[in-house]
Amino acid sequence: MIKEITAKYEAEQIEQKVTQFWDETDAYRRTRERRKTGKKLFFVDGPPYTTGHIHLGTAWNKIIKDSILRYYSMHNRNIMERPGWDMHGLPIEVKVEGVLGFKSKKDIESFGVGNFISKCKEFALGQQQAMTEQFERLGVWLQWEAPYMTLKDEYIEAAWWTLKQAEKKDLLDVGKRVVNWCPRCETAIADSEVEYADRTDPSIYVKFKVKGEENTFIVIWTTTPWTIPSNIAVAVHPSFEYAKFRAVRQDGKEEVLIAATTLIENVLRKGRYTDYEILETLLGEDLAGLEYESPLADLVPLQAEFRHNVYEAEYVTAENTGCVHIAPGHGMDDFAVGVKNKLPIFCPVGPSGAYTEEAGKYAGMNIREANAVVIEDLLERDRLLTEESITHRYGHCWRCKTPIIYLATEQWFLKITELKEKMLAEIEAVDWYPDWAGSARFRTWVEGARDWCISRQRYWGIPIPVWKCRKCGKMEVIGTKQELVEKSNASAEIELHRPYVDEVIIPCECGGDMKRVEDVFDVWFDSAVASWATLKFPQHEEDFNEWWPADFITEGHDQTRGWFYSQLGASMVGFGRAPYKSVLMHGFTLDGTGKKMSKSLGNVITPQDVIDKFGADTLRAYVLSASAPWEDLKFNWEEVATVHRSINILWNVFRFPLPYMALDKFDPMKVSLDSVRDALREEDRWILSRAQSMIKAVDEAMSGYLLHKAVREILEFTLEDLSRWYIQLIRPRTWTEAEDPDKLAAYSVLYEVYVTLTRLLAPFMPYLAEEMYQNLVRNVDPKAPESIHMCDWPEVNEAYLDPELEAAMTTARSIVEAASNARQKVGRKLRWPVARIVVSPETGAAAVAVKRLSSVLKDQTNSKAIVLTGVGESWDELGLEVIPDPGKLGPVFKRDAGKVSAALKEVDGAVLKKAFAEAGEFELTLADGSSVTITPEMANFAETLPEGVASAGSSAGLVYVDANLTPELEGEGYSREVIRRLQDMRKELDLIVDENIKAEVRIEDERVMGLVEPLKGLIAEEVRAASFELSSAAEVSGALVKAWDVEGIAMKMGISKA
RNA sequence: GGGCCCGUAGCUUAGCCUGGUGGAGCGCACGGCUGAUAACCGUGAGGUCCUGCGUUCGAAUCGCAGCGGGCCCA
Repeated sequence: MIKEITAKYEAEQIEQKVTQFWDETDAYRRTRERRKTGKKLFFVDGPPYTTGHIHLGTAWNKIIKDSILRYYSMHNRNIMERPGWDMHGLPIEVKVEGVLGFKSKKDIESFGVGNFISKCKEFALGQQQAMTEQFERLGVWLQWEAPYMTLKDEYIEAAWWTLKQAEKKDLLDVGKRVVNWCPRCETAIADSEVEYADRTDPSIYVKFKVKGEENTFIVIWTTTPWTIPSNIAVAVHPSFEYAKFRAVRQDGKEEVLIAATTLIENVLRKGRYTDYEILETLLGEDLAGLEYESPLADLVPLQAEFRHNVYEAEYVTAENTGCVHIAPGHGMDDFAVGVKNKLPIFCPVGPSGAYTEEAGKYAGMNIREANAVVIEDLLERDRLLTEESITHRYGHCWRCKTPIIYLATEQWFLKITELKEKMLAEIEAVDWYPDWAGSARFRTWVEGARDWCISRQRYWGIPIPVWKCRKCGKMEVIGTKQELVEKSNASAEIELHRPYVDEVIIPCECGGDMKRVEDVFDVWFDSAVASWATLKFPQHEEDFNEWWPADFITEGHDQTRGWFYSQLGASMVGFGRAPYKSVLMHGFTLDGTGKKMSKSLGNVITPQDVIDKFGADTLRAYVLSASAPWEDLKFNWEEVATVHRSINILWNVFRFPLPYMALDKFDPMKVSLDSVRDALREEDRWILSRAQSMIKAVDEAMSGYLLHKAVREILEFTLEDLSRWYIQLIRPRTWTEAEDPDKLAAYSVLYEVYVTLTRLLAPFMPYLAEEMYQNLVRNVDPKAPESIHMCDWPEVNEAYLDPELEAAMTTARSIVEAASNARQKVGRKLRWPVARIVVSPETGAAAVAVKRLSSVLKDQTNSKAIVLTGVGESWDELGLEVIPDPGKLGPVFKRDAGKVSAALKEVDGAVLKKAFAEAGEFELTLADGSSVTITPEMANFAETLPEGVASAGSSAGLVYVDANLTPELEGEGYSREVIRRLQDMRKELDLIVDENIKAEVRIEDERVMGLVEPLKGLIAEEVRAASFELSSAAEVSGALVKAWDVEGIAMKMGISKA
């Protein structure tokens, strides 16, 4: 049986109870099990990094995933999903280093790599546990007991296998390249790991002396003085115009400078030159080849040996001097120029950012400290044109925030540039939500992509499976653990992490020993292989063949350069196609002012904060409905509270009929919608139709992953259609006591609608939906699926759809609102009935709607009659007021105009209008008996309302409320006042709904007493008074006695239990 | 500096694709209801639709430029 619920909406309690229910019934696993024969759906969870706690953004991410998967599951999709954990890499190393108080790699080496690795592992596993609990609390159903974890052997093998494919397809490259380098972490980092932030650096202009020309200098600009000792060349744009000009210094000396013509002024200003004269202009391409001397040749011995020349480069921009300092060992573009022109890749800087022996004077010095020294040295040699500082965006290591440097080092690369065209074609084949996420944003990113540096000089990561012979240099890529064991001395139980794999020796054909190269993979490569690693490929090919590629993934827009990209890259290498078929890109959670949430700003709100206050369903409904998925979400507590209030109303809507249903032992298994068909009212058919329309709207929204529209639709239906309207309409029906078909029809309809609503709620507010379902369905039908999440999504029942009725009801609601508005104007409360409501319909449809729903209208407006005028006609009881136009009367009647105007006002508007229409004029008799002729332009008309009538506009047309009282109406009004107060007193005594009372009422006013007397029986019935005494004089007694002032009439009432 | 997205009432937003007098919720003020009741409902005030220019008979909507915010990149 359906149970009455007394509690108000207590999310905490409900969610706890439901969680326990899910646990006890193994609901998650059995729900998945139930769909095993359905159409397959492969979802890949973007693995959160196992550091710290989940934040609002991660919560939103998982909530989106969960809602969509629950929705699909209810559509009988057989879903493969494993949550993922990203557990390797620098972030964890940095955390662990912090815990252990380490400052550099040396500390790690002396602690022991094996010890360090186990600390990292321990840390990652601990975080995973904590985060899993937090995700589960959100109501997220994923395979928590069997997640994919990047630190597992099966996962590592997926990465190894992929690298082996790269080698086979000649997409793997090793060599010296300039990479982003973190001098603290002493490792290369990927482009995607570089974080840009403002930083102040020196900004210097340096003069390079032209060889063989006296007192002549090329002027270059740089923000990295420390790279001057590594300068090898100068680049100019081939088609820019450059000038040789004589410049006069402040000290009166002159020198000849070379810079882009358009930038001469800039150079002169920077160098505080007082005068200049252009000697010669020439194009960049003509400048190429010019030889110059290193300004620090005396300090860096190798610099004296290098030749320094000017080269052409298209990327040079017309800024600063137009001549660009080239250090091929310290810049991406510089490196390219170096390779193109076969220049030495001179890189006298070591991993920690200290100069090597090659740097001569600077050897051992840290490059940041060297800046000042270099500047000093340049100044001493008179090669410094100016020195300033500049604040610019500069790359930092994303984890330790150290400014990065560029170093030419030996690294491993995936040749993404060779795959680019195919990747762009694959992007087209993927469905992107929204469309521009793929067609614009991701496309742009891939178009600019460079080869992917996948090697890191670190410890905690997937070891790069390349073994290199120490004798002959031969290299071999290992694809699986088994292959490694077969080819080497390794035992079958070998741990695939460092330092253990480092000890494995593979005998080389040449007789030498092959040792592993020491690098580990970029962590982005870990998650890149997730779509097949999660299927345990390559160990198990079966699942892979059945499920891959992913049907759907969804992540935040920061993952454009991250996981969307890394997955695509790795999959192109492994399989030559995209690993996903559709992608939903979602936004970021920001604080209330639109700023990023960050610890340093102190504006972080955690999911737990929200859950503690309002529960998980509210959090879910809020993040899902607040904005479109792809838009950023400005977190706003007030809005969360508003959503919570909506859910509370939903709860009250759900709760409302339960006591009556329970009392009447209503059994939906016996009373079907079919069986009450004949008793259905228009409003019943209306809400059934609305429910179908809602299913349609939600389905349509979900087909484009417009989760916000779906949730808003459901909440709007609940608030507008159910709470504010249908429930109001059926309330009197639920109070009837007999086995009334009218009541049963209302129950049955409400039940049907609630069951539908519960299913629609399930994907989005899974706890609440479950709680409702257990009471509504499971309590009456033991054969029903055990959990709401095992149910099928409701199908639209076309037979219930009635768009005309829906439109008519909208019209009716508008009329009720207008009537309420008019009542307010005329000062008549709703409790007091009115004689009639007059509607002047603007359209035939409006008239039809009024007729069809007149009982609803009578009911809701508390009126005795609904009167319709003809379509487009005004109400014939309206008066017509004459408004004389003084501007027209004045010139004609001069000094009599005032009198004429006064007399005209008194004329019956209808008479005047008729005269104008028939005769074109009107003979007006003035007070003195004389008469004048009035023509139509002299008067305007205004409709006037009859006494006691007020009007208001509605979508149907004007609505008039005739609030004139008759004794019957007044009697009913007072009676209702009495009823309302007696009910209030019942409440105060805390009586049960169906408990009988004794009531006594004294109304001293004889007139009112006379009005109320005939309705004595009605009052007694309404308040369940077994005995009811109404008098004008008798003393009032009872358990509770109160004196009331009812509209100025004194009344005294007393009640007690019968 | 570049790409993409966003900018509508005090706050959160709908409308924008497909141009035709800008809708809602919260909050505020006033009122109603009182067998959902520490709940619910109505009415009202409140808008340079970020700014400017353009296209058009007509622009929140289309185009261009700028400003502000977000993400990403250089």
